[in-house]
Amino acid sequence: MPKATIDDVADLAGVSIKTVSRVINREPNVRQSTREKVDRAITKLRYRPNQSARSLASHRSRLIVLVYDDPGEYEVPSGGFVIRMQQGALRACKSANFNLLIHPCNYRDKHVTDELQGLIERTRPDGVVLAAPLSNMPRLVNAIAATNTPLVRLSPGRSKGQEFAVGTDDRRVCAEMTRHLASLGHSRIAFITGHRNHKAVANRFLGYKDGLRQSDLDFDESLVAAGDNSLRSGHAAAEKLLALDPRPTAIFAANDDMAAGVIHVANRLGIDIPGELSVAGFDDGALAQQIYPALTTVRQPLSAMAEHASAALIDEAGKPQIERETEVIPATLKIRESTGPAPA
Amino acid sequence: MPKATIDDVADLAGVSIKTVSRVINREPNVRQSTREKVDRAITKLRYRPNQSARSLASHRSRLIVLVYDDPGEYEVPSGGFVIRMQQGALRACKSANFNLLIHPCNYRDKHVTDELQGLIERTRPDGVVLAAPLSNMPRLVNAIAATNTPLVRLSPGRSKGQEFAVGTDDRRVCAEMTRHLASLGHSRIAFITGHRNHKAVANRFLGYKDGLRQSDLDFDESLVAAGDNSLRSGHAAAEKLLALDPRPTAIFAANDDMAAGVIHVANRLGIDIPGELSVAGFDDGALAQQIYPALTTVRQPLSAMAEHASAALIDEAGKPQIERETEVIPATLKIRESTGPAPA
DNA sequence: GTGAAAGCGCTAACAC
DNA sequence: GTGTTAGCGCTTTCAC
Repeated sequence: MPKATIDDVADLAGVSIKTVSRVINREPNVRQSTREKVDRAITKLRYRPNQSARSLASHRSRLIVLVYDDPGEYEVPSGGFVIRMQQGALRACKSANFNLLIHPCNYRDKHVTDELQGLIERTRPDGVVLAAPLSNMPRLVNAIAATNTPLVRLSPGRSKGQEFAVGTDDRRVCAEMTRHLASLGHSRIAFITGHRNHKAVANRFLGYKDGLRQSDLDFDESLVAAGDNSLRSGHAAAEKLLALDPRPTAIFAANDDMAAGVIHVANRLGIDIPGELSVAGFDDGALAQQIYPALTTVRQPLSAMAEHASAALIDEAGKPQIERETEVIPATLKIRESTGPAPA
Repeated sequence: MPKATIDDVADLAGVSIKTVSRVINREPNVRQSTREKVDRAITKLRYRPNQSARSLASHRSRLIVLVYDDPGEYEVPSGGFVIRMQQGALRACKSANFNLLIHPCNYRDKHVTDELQGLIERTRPDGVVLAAPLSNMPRLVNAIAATNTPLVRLSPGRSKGQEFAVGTDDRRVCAEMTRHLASLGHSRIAFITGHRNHKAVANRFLGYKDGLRQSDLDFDESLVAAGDNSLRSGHAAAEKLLALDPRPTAIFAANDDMAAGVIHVANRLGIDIPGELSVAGFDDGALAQQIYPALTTVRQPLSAMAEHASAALIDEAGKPQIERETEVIPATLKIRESTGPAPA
């Protein structure tokens, strides 16, 4: 039995295909009894509108593309970050009967912009969600903008662009975490910075400095180590920081992967956590609860962010693009076992 | 400037649209000079074929759908598993200019089959990759089969169905890991079983028993604890096993998440790893290297599996479905720091 | 409130 | 080798 088409439904219901179209698109101006007749025919024939045909005729694809950084083969993909964005985007898509296309890409690659434009122009998605750190790369943002496809940026750091963006209050919450560590008696609180192209992550460093100031602690350059968000870079940073004399009694890393690196190194050096060293991260992905001791961290509302971003695109699909303010979804502290009072 | 269509290209190149179509589809029987003329026009106009139009006319969507289990909100999604499948599927898609739609779904939900069929019949993908444990649920397999869409199952455990499937040699490699532990002097080797609906995971338990036998060790029921692949269940299982007297000197968990749970509990109890207890897992996701000590585990070639599965679907797209044997991609041991000689 | 006709941008089948 | 003609299954426009 070949798949039923809109014509089959129209025939069975005894109406025109236009009326069937009205029913499946929930358009007004259909008599209730007609609607029911059509619905019965649809159910009976197990009819499902062909999305390609709809897209071709309506110029709306019911497709959202999620674009994020692909660190490439050389690095163990921790994935926690990506999975949570996907979850959020999928939640928004599901409830609106949209579908999600995922597209990791490597911004170091020369051809990314061509690749992205190709993808967009072939599939004509109703919207693109661009995740950090790609969201603060003008080259990519402009390439997508050039296709005239609605775009929402995730965690753009600063909101220069006029597109809608969704982020969290990295700076504020990092000040809060720093004050929390200070309130535990820590005065030598080190910080590991993150990915250099990632503006939102840079804001975390600013928040750390705010927190120090608010706690009447002096900022000490030697307590800062540079990382790049990878576990590996966390190792290196920890080795540097834990060799200091006197040692910091707390290390706040700009993400969880690097915090995990600190825990490794501390364990290897026989430094007790949290007895001798408190460790805090940022993200609260699965990792935070998988490692030992469970990581005190900042819960970044990634999935909510991606959901709002996608929902905005879905709502706007077809309509003229609405001007919106950048939306900020607050992050919160998750105090677990890796932090404690400063050693006496 | 409105988007260029095939007609624009044909006009500019001075050929018919059919010739342009031949060129973009890499069909034979086009003179080299004509091909070049068309290519120049395509480049000049930045023409990209509209996928909806192509799909509608050709009944091929250049879309692969990856379907996997969504543990739901209540559980921390570790995601390592999913990310690696996605990576593999994306690799296959990218090289063939296909796109990947992801579709996590909850098999406990009554409406999954309807939902899946709806998705498939609307989007008409060229193929579906169904991941374990969904791949060994007849309800789901049959629902997809009913849509007449080519299907490849991942790690189906047993290959009852006639569809193509890709898996790994769980049983063989688990015997190998068990022998490895035995060769380190362990005689009380415990095992934590996994997800009850996951046939491939059940094979791991069989492999464990094989390994014991091959090492002349007796199987001891009391050294087996039941888990469900979650970190949490690893905690519970470890608490049970580590309360035993005499204690096992090695614990082999059917996946990495549960192994991480064992490491937690051992740490909390002050049991040294690997000095007093060796711990091994299965998967080798990011987690294995993030936790301390780095986890000895089995490297499951998930991304290669998903890549082969997707590539098979892409190759077959349009062609009659080829009969194939289940493909087995071997797994390998990754010996790291969490295992060592049995204590004297 | 409903329907007829045109057409979205491509590929298939067949001609030449 | 290349072109012509008909659709693919819907939505749009406009008529009634």
